[in-house]
Amino acid sequence: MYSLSEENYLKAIYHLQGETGEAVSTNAIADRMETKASSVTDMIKKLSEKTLVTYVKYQGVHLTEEGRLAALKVIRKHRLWEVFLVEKLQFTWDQVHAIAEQLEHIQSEQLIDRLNTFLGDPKFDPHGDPIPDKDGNFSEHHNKVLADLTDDDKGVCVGVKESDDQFLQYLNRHKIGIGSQITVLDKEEYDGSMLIQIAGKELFISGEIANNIYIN
Amino acid sequence: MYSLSEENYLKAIYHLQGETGEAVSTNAIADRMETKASSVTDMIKKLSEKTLVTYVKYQGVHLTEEGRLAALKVIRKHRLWEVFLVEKLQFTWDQVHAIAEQLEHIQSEQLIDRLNTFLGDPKFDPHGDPIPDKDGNFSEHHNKVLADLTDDDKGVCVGVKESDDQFLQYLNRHKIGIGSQITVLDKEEYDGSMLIQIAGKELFISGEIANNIYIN
DNA sequence: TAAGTTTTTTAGTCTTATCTAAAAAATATT
DNA sequence: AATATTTTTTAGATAAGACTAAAAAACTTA
Repeated sequence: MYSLSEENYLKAIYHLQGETGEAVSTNAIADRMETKASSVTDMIKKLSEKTLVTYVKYQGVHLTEEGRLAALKVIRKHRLWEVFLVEKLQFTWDQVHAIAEQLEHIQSEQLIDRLNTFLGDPKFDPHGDPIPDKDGNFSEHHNKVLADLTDDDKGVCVGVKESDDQFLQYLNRHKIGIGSQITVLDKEEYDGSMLIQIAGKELFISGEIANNIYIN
Repeated sequence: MYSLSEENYLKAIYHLQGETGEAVSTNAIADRMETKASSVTDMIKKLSEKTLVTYVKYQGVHLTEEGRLAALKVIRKHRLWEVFLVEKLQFTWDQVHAIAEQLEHIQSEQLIDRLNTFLGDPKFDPHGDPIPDKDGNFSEHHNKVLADLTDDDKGVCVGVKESDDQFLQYLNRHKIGIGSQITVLDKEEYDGSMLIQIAGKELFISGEIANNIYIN
């Protein structure tokens, strides 16, 4: 199949290109992967020869359908392993990313099929991100965030928009996780900050945080 | 830690050096790893600089204690993952080796600790090979084989000496697995071949096969 | 022990994926 | 529009790990 490095580039490009499929710049890829632009150019040429991306010099890259599906396979593996780590091995949601970054490169269709079955064919990972199925289709992503609620509204946390460790650890400390019931007590319309009720306690959060928590 | 390639060399040397810790030749390593002797020489020098092996030109290598422990860590991971694949994902014992070869290189102490707990701290892998603990200690290996039994003796299969796919698939076809009750009906002393009772049926096996099945 | 064979090492090359430094193209600024 | 700045690409180098071919050392065997 594809090399570890190729898979990582495909994944990065997938995440950067967004819903709309805009062109992804060399520098954007270099930043995300913590590598140099010249390395990115090299790899892009390689991916382009393998018809995983379309590439016009100085104009960035787009994933081809083949490339998109390859990226989704890696993402599927990553998210299934995250479910495994949290549900079966009792890791917390801020601990699983680094390990899943390794596990996502294990090559075996059968392994992933069986892991999927073992986990009960889950639709979302521990951060609430949707898990693509074998063919690269996935349930629609959540779109309502805590910031959309107003005074006295209630919601259940179903995921997070950003999932860097700092943020997840903050949520852990305040007992916010998937399934948590949240009530908005007092929202400050000026900056979106709000006082909420969570796990029996009151907590004041910034608008930025409220915007990163998906709610249903 | 160590690179994937280094880990594979350490594992190969460990398996080749046997109980006694004899010197392992360059060619033996090359054969086992399906690579060229010149590549082995290169890697040996590298491992030697890292004090994982002792090496004298033209005289083969020995693992140092540090190297032995590093090899055992990889073997521990390999065997724990094999247990996972068989017990949790319903793979058969001939299917797990190739996948475990990949999984054994995942780096995370915590992952292995938790996997070990999740699996109930198993002492043997699906082929009956002992699983080293965190510190590299393991239960004594089985030593009685089916070939040691004689007419009317009974035993339970607890492992296999060789575990190549062909052999394991042969055992699968004849419903021989760990825990199988075996009775020797008629042993031919000349070549060690024997007629046995297994899974309610009679089966004739060669002395070579009888010598590869561990019994308790 | 001298010749022949096998094993092991050396020397040099290749591939993958990086990097730095410099050149080229695109974009922004006055 | 000309100049300055940023982005991207090219050119050349490096490191890991493998390879081939040839040299060197170690062993067989007569």
